[in-house]
Amino acid sequence: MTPRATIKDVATVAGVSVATASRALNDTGRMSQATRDRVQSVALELGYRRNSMARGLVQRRSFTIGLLTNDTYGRFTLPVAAGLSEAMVDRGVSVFLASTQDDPALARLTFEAMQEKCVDGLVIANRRLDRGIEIPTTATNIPTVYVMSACPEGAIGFNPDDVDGARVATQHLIDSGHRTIAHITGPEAFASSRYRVQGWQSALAGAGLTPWGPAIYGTWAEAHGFEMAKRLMGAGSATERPDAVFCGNDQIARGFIDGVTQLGLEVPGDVAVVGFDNWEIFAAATRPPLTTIDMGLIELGRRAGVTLLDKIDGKPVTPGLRHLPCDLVIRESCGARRLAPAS
Amino acid sequence: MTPRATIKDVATVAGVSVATASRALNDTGRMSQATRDRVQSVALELGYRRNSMARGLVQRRSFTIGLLTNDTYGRFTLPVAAGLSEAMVDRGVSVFLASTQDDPALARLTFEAMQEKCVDGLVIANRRLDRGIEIPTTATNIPTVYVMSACPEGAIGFNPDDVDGARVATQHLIDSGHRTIAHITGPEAFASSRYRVQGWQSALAGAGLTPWGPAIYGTWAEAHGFEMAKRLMGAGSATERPDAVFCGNDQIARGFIDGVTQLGLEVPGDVAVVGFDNWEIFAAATRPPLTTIDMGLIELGRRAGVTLLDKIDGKPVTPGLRHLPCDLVIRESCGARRLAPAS
DNA sequence: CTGAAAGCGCTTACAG
DNA sequence: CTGAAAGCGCTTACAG
Repeated sequence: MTPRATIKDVATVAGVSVATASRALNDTGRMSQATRDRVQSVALELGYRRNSMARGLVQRRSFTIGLLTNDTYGRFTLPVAAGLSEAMVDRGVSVFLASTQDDPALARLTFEAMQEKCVDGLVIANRRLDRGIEIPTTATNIPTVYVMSACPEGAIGFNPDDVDGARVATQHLIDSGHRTIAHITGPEAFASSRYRVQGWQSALAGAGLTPWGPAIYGTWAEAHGFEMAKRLMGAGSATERPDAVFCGNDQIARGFIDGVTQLGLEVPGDVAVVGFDNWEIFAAATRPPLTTIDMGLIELGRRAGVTLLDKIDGKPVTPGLRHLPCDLVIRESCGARRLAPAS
Repeated sequence: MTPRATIKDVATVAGVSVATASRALNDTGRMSQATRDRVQSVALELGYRRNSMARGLVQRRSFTIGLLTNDTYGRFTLPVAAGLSEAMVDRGVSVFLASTQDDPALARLTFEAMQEKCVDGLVIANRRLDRGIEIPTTATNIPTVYVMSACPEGAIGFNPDDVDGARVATQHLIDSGHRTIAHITGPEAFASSRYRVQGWQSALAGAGLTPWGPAIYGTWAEAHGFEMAKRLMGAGSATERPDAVFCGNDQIARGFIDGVTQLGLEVPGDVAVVGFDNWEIFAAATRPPLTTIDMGLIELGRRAGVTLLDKIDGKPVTPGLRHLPCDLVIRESCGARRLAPAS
């Protein structure tokens, strides 16, 4: 229960002033290497750990940032948080996790807490590109970046490039030889639904193909995909059915594949499927495993963090929304095989 | 870009000393209500926000805690973090999210960062009851509680009561009229697998029933359940097959149900299924929706937080591991219907 | 190359 | 009821 060593203790034991101890510990100032080494070894010996509250007070920097989010499931926030933390940890910056749970009152409370904690910056992570988090961020000038969120005028934001991701997904189906490609997705009210529809349409247009009917909006749930499998694949002759489906997320794709299987048809033989999200737990478990689009959320978090730090350090950062590229992850649901069978 | 107001600004404007301002703002000390009101309204007007670094420095309390975790998927940590945050936010305590990613070097780095930040306490959340996080927590005396983790001698821990949860699950199957109940679960190396096997056995023993074969260990994945469906249900006559299966997690249950469906059999008609985890995204999406066990992770997080705060405040806390009860969540996979059909 | 001193923004005995 | 002063543990001009 001995109180932890302070810089004063280190200075005393090392036989130097606190000023010198501070400089030795921070590798600043000029002094004999011998002195520096002595101070550092004393610090180690004493188990000295700098008090970042004291340091922060004088440097006007807390070396903390806040991650404000209202993503309850964590499907999106978790990878973002992982990338963010990773980018922060070796820069000595710690991350406050602040969940706002879609509750404006809680958001305000949380935001005030972040102000008291003197966070150097804020990452606002959402799960909808067309929604923000209700905080009175205006009243202050805490550097802020937005991730997977609506991005106010003049602010800095990082979103996945949904349009391009959808285009890549659809192009992959086209390249695999499919020609009648349907699209089943989430609610039309979601910006990401609409962006993905755009990408689907543009890939088809680029290949001179006609969409297989209009985009089929619904919910983001398995049940939607399952029902649509019955509707699209359960009636009509093979030529009337789509030969491929691009699904707006992996859950819909999962439901669709299950529905198709239940009809006695095969994926990708009778219909190819590409999903969106690369939610491993779904994508790897479908039968067959799902080819899908990865939004690069970890990278999104990392980039957001690095950019926030730049902004905090006063480096010039161009405002605006960045769209980071999505990646195609090929598994087995659209007929692409990594190994050609021996002939 | 005006710097934020300090307590000195508030004091000056209100025409009092900083000491009085501090007392007015903290609702401590004795003073005329008029003075207190005046100070507080000035603070509001100036948008004053207390600097918790300065406060922490003198009070030797940072009003922060650290959540150390190595649960990458976040399946377990997220609800725990949600419960924890919720319990902390209105006590003015903020939570650092610190992911250690199963990397001892990173864990050490993170732990040191938490020390520099002067966290008042630590929650160590894991995803295996039989594993800890490698940190040299010994060297310090930061109050610590463990969640879903191995709990060192003399420490405080909160785990779900796996044995009882499994017993409740099995008992529910028994109560629903099933007699030959198999158990498919994860790797034997996991403590939670073994606990759940215990619960399954004890419920059966209590009802004078014999287990349908030994527990079937495997992986925590859908594929394991899927394969076992083929093996258990795909051969033999109806009387040789189990009439119910308790699965060690929802993914296994999902795979099992899909396998059963694919055999042309029905759940719960031909075989009833109960899962474990209540991972909504799986449990609600199985066909039929899955009856399962909820580990009460949110409550686990809340309890851990409250207890940690007690410990930080110096209140007496009995060391040891607490097992919090699990809840049965009834859906449709074991034949229990909420409404009796009209006769 | 090194140290004495001021100061970051608070809280809290201590005095009156 | 209120204030002057010390001090929390650091960093950083300023001087030497």
